[in-house]
Amino acid sequence: MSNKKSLAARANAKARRKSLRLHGTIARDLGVLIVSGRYKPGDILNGEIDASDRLQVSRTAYREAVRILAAKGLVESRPKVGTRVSPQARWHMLDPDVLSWIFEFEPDDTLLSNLFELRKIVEPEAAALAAMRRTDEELEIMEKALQGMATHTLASEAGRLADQEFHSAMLRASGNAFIVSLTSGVGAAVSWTTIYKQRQNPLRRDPIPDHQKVFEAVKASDPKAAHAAMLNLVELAQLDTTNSRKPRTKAASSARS
Amino acid sequence: MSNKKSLAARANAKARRKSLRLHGTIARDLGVLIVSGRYKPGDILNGEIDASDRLQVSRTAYREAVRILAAKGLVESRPKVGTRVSPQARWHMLDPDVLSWIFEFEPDDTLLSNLFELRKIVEPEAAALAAMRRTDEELEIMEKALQGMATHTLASEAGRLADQEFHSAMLRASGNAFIVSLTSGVGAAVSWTTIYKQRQNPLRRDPIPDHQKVFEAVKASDPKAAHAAMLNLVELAQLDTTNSRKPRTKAASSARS
DNA sequence: TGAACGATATAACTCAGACAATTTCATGTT
DNA sequence: AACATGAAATTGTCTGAGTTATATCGTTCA
Repeated sequence: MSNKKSLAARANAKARRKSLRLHGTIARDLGVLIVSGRYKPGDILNGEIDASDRLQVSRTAYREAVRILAAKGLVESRPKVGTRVSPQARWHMLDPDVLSWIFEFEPDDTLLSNLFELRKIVEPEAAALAAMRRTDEELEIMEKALQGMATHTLASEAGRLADQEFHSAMLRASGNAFIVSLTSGVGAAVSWTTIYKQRQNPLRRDPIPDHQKVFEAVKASDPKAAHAAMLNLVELAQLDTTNSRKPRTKAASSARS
Repeated sequence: MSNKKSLAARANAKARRKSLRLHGTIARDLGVLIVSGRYKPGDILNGEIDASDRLQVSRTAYREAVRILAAKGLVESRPKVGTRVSPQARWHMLDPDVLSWIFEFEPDDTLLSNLFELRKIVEPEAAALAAMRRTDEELEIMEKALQGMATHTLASEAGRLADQEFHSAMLRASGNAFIVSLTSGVGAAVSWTTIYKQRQNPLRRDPIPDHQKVFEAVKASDPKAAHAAMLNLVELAQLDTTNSRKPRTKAASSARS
């Protein structure tokens, strides 16, 4: 049967953007359905044979997808019971994939402000730590990212990547493995926010000076200044976002890249 | 042939304590090998057929285990290349499982102090938020946990669970989904620290008053006091830990590799 | 000389179908 | 009423085969 072939081909075509395998695409699809509320906590997913039948994939592939979701705390499966969606409190909200699935559609305001809340708590402290611990190499990386933001505008993909890289390098420079693992969360927020701002209000404050201030403080090994500058940076970012947000505009599908 | 049966039986017996399936136990075993440094970033795991042969399990089970590890950022697998251990910066350090695997053996001092560093950043702020947002139900839960710590001593499992529950309830009361998802990390640190302290120094300061102070501040809806009390609490906990740690107390401050 | 292109080998990936293990639930027994 | 027993449903595990992606290397062409 050429059935499976065409199936796999279609699935792969759909997921080519990140070279996901079949199980990966299934996990993403189900994951999005869950975090978007289409499946609610407590719901029981269809049985393996049933579900894999509908998706026209083998049970193996479907099961591996479920393993992925379970590993991220989204579901839990038991014999005789089935696979049930876990309560939101068990979800690994800071998992890069979970976060990207959340941002696949426009996340609700509460979640977004929660994420900013966390950023305002962690990033200033991370900057302060970075001011004390940064190596020259890390400093150089941050400077390059800053230049990247300047040359390419934030309207371009390259510019946004530079922005993310700046924040990412800052977290790495904090020298704290756990803070580093928050990078993806910050990155998602940064990128999504920037895209959103760009769409709503193309002409806005130049973000370079704010970043420059943080950089200077870190370079000068001044923790307090770094803390203040970073807090200011994040607060302004949030302000721009919430100000420009209008009720229920449609979502951008490319929240991540 | 009773070969597989005995195998599955043995594996399950080994993991009965948490009703892990076969793939779960394999994932845990491999995960521990990775986070403990037995497999280093860049290393390529044995091929599926080879590895599953050695472990005497089916390729299916082994593959599902690898999917779990991949979902947690520990490994990445590609055709023609194999499954390679990812650089530490990609690991999901705050994933409950990863964390528990790290704490399976005595974690190194740097990591432990990093975790406390994050706690000192997040938990006080969480307490401050909780002071503003807590519901009466949440307050009640915290009070119950406090009583639990008092009646059962911290030497007992019940007491330690109560301690965890107190911190967990505090994070939940912060009303921030992302902060809530840090619960497991805090819990791991709390429980491990307590056990360790208990082992090293059975007679130590009574922790109840410190917790009581935090609770009172949250009950009184006083964010600043809650922040201060929680910071004090975490700092004392860390102090006890590092003080009682004896042999290889090298540098706790330099977080460089 | 070197750069683009194509074959090849190798690993993960996907499939299919069978059987085993676990847990819930209903039933019957003491 | 409490407890043991068994049946049913669902995930879990196994086997073995074929498929697909990709790094490597050799070939051809500029």
